[in-house]
Amino acid sequence: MSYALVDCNCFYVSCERLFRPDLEKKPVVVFSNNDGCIIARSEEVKAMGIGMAIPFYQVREYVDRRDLYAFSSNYALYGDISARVMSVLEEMAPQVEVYSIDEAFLDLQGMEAIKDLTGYGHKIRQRIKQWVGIPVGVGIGPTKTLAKLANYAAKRYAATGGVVDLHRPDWCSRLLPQVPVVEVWGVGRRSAEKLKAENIHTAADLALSDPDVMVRRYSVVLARTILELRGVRCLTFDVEAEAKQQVLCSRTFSSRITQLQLMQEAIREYAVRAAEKLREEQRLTQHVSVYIRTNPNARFEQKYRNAASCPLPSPTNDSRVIMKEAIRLLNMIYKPNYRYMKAGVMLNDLQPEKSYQTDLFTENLHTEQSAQLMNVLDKVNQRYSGALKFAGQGREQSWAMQRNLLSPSYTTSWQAIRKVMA
DNA sequence: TCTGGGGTCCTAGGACCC
DNA sequence: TCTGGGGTCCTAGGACCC
Repeated sequence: MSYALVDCNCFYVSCERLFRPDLEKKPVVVFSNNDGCIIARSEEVKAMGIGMAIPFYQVREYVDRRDLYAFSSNYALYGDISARVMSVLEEMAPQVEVYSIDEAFLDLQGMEAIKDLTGYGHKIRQRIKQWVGIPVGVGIGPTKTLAKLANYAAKRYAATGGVVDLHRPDWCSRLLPQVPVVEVWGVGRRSAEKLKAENIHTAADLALSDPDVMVRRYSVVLARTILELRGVRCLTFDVEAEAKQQVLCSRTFSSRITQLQLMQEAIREYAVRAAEKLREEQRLTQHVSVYIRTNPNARFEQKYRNAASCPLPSPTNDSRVIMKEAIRLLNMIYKPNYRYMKAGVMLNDLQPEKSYQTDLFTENLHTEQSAQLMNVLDKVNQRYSGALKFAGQGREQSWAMQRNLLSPSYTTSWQAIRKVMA
């Protein structure tokens, strides 16, 4: 049995380059919302020694001098390109698990006829490059964790040509001692530091450690990782996306908020957006949380963070109910005289819209009338991109995020498509 | 001056039940 | 002097992922 992990190389950068071929081989970065910090770097940028999550102001000079080409993140574009990559994969493998916007696991069961899995990997790379234009790396192994590790090697070592199959025993025994333990999937910075103190430095060291001991000292997650590194499958393969258990909408403001009224606007906006996502998922929530915070990094400012949450009497996905509850929660935790940086609305205790339990003794919030109204609202907003708003979401939205370096919506906006074709 | 957003899983501890 | 045992559910927080 085999898994392959296909991962797009610096995906957001590759998407921007699709429409700017002049930026091939040039240093390119993509920034987070509000152009806050770097979330994707081209190889050239990595070579310049510019790290991940570096804030914009630290590299502004480079951008101004044109030593660095910068873009705001354009999720509409990346989502569209991602779907194209995934559909190519679905034609090439029996089972595909879309793991994130830029990577997918393939279950190669039933493909035993293919003797040369490395060759198959190269075919995948070639086809995605040719049909979509995105470079990818392919890692193959008997477990997901090993496929991930193979993918790491495929990207790191140019001689592999972007494909590594860890079924070959010589590869496995050569690679694992060379991989720092923090690069293993499931081992984060915290655990890596702790492991180092125990003299576990590489993937090979970790694979040799005793899972029964480590489960007590760390967690079952780490114990599973150890077994996976040894070729024992512990993680499942899920073709169907699991239903979400939580929906969250949170944003950093473009400028600090110091007035309750503006904070209420923002919370209403996030509550409405969260409710929209909930309806896209065809689910209801029965638990609303709100959190607000100042800048935790500011050295000379008063810091404050707080959250409040409350169950709803019955499940709903009505924007009005969720918005009202969110504002009530906000008013409980808001304190004046702070410079707020970020806020969020979280919906928990989700259940399917189709088959939820009604309670005879409480008011039913998910009524036919509510469902119809929300349906109309969503249809209009899809057709006329957010034309309908609730009073109180704010018209100006001075706090709304900025994306000053945004590329045109090449694949979704007709004006941009015409420009490219001209 | 200045640092994203959206998730998952696991664990520990408290409340509560019989 | 002395106060059970076993269980579930909920929540907050940590760690990790992309």
